[in-house]
Amino acid sequence: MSKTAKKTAASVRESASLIPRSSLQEEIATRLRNEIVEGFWDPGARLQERILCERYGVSRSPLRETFQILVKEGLLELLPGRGAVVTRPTMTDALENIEVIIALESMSISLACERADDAKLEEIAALHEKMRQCTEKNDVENYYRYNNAVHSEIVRASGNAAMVAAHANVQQHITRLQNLSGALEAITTESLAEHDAFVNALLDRNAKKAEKELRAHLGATAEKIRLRILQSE
Amino acid sequence: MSKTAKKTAASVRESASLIPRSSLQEEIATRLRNEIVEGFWDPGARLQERILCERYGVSRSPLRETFQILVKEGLLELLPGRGAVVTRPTMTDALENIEVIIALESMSISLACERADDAKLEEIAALHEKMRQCTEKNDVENYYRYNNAVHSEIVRASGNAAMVAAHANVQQHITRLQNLSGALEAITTESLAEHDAFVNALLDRNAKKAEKELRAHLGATAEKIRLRILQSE
DNA sequence: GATAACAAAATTGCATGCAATATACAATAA
DNA sequence: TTATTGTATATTGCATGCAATTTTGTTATC
Repeated sequence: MSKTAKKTAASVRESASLIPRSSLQEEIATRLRNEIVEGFWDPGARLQERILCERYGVSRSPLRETFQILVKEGLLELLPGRGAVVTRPTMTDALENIEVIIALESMSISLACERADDAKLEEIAALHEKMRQCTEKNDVENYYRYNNAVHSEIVRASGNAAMVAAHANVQQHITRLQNLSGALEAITTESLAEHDAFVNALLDRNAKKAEKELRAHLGATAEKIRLRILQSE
Repeated sequence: MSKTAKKTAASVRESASLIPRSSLQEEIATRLRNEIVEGFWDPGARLQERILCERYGVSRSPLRETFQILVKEGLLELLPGRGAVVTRPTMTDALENIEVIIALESMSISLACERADDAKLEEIAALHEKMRQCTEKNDVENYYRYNNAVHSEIVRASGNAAMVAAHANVQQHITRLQNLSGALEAITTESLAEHDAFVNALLDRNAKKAEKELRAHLGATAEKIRLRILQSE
């Protein structure tokens, strides 16, 4: 009876992958990823296995496996014989990432105008509204949280999972640089107006205009980064 | 003296990361990745650790670490308690991937028109010419090789490393589907003409036209995939 | 005092061990 | 025969072991 239950449980998991017991690697990856993106581990910091093993209460095997995940995400670098080192994101990286974001999001907002259902568009509008309220409350932390949410939900609204995956990885780097070097995009009346413009065009399902306005907004962000790069030289 | 030599070697590697002794994981990843993309391992196939360890002459630790890399690339899936399974790419995946490719390549060709040097553009033109010659020789295998090369070199010509990385991962899935299910894009006079159009616009550094023609070409490919999906239902 | 050479300790990279789980197989009952 | 239960085998997931390399600390030399 008990063995039967086991077999049944296995086949249930087979068909309905609804209750995926998340692996140890994923758990560690999530924690370590957040800590790097939040800036807990400095760029260039060496991550010694023993220290992280104690920190997360795991052994070296699953830890080393998660290293590979974060290397692939560009958060870690593995130096032969010297282990894992936290990557140093540069403003040039940020500029490259923004260009990729322009490519992905402009395509996404166009697809979203055609495909997303009304509920999804209203969800985005609601996030946008919450973002605006943060400016009034001067709540910078949440402003950027909602700002990112608006952008990633637009990509989600494209209905394209591959697009979402590609975007998430790039956006993570932008978020990280914001945490490390301060906001890339100042909270200005212009940037808010730009946001208004593409969100409204999206609600109108005006693909051409939405794409144009989103490109304008992201282009402005890119330009700010270019200025920073020039200043720092 | 000998110890001094060692230290020197280490510091040389530090500064000049030019001669990176590729790790065991990378080596295995390259082999296994190629085998999956080439179709040696069937979609859905279970990759047992013992078998792969013997095949590649390595132990389980580095093998399991490479599993994480290929999971991140979308070539493998790790089922808890059951190990690594080769993913099953679908035509819907292909369609999603093509949409991401449209986003990345149209941005890239536009940037390439502005930034790439003449040598780079001529290199692309040369690849395009080689591709055309393959049609005359009816060399399908190399046709697709050069076709892919043209597309990825256009992305390289954007001068954006983040773009190259994002594109490579997506293009790999397309290549895999071509190997598994036969060509996604027939070799027709139209598709050749489309290629001609965006390559020539690129050589003219006409960003607007190059982007438009490339979108048209990729859009046609996407349309063919949509037809296949409809047919298979 | 700064630099170089050496030795000791720590750390990494890969291999292997062990318990828990999953698979395969044989025996039994319907 | 087919389905089911129980058992043996194989496999996975994580922990640990070991040699090679790197890092650290000390002493000797200029």
